[in-house]
Amino acid sequence: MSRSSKAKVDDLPEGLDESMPLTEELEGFLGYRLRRANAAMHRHFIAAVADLGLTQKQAAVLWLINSNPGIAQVSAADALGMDRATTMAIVDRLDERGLLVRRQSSADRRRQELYLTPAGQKLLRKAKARVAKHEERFTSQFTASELEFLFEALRKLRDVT
Amino acid sequence: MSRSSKAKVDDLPEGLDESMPLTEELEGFLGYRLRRANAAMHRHFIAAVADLGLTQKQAAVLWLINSNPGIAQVSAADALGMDRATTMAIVDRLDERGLLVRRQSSADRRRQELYLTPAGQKLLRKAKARVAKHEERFTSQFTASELEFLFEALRKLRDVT
DNA sequence: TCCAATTAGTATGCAACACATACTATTCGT
DNA sequence: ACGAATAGTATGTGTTGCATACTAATTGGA
Repeated sequence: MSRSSKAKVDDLPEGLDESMPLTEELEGFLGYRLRRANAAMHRHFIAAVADLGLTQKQAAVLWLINSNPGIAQVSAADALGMDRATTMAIVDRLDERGLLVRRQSSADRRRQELYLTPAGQKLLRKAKARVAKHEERFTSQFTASELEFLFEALRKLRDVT
Repeated sequence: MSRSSKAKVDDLPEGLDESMPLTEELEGFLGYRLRRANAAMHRHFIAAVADLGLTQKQAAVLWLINSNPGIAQVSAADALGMDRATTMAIVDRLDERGLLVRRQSSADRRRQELYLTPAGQKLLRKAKARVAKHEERFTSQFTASELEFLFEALRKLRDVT
């Protein structure tokens, strides 16, 4: 017996059922579950691309520019659901690292067209391999039809007004 | 006609199908959809409790302490999937606002037992009403069985190793 | 055609989190 | 009894989100 004099096992002072999870109430909330699931996947993502030094957002921006070369910052912001200021910060960082370039649009001189540099394309190619494995790890928890429902459910949640 | 000389409608320089969403590739990723859904629900949560000045995490900590009076910081951190340093910052903030108190545990003097103050209990009571409406807005998108599957799916994602 | 409203980018500042590291006090395990 | 582990704390860095404000450019309507 290692405990000195008390039989208490944890830090619940009085008569609480310690077999009951501490978060029992919170588990009943969709928002809580969504946050925990997202946090887990986010952590795993960061770990998966740790050697590339990319965050989810940064990777998403590279991905978006690669699919839409010349996209303007504001279009990227809208597409990814971010505001202009946040997008600026992310694009600045990627710009400093030489992963993309800004080029003033000739059609609308307010706009900066975004393009990946060769370095950016190379990094993205590496990221794609890591992300594929990362995704597989999570999507493999489900059948194809379950996944289809899950995707649609998440889209619905995003679009709630 | 307001456009000067070009027929271009957006910022896609050459022959891209503009009916195709810019994020088409990204939409194929579970992590991306999860992040967007979580961001939407997070924003809605913040708006729902804006007058109470609470974040999701802060509300979760209050909730957890209310359900488990005397819980130690480290237990709260574990339960909510946060590290000690982050938990410290959150508890500090709630402490400064007079919503909770720390009390040194007599059983283990390393531990600080956390308790809600009357002010904390009152605030939490208000928050509960707001959160109930907030949750309803999102859960009402689904049937009971769909919701059951969704909850379980999110739990699976959280527990992926 | 001219002017007000809007838009894109930028700059600055603040708050919240996550995480790393390091240190002290305390308790645990052998 | 003593080394290992634990809880709390302090400090610092990086990322993100958002508000505000400003400039330059474009648009739309009178």
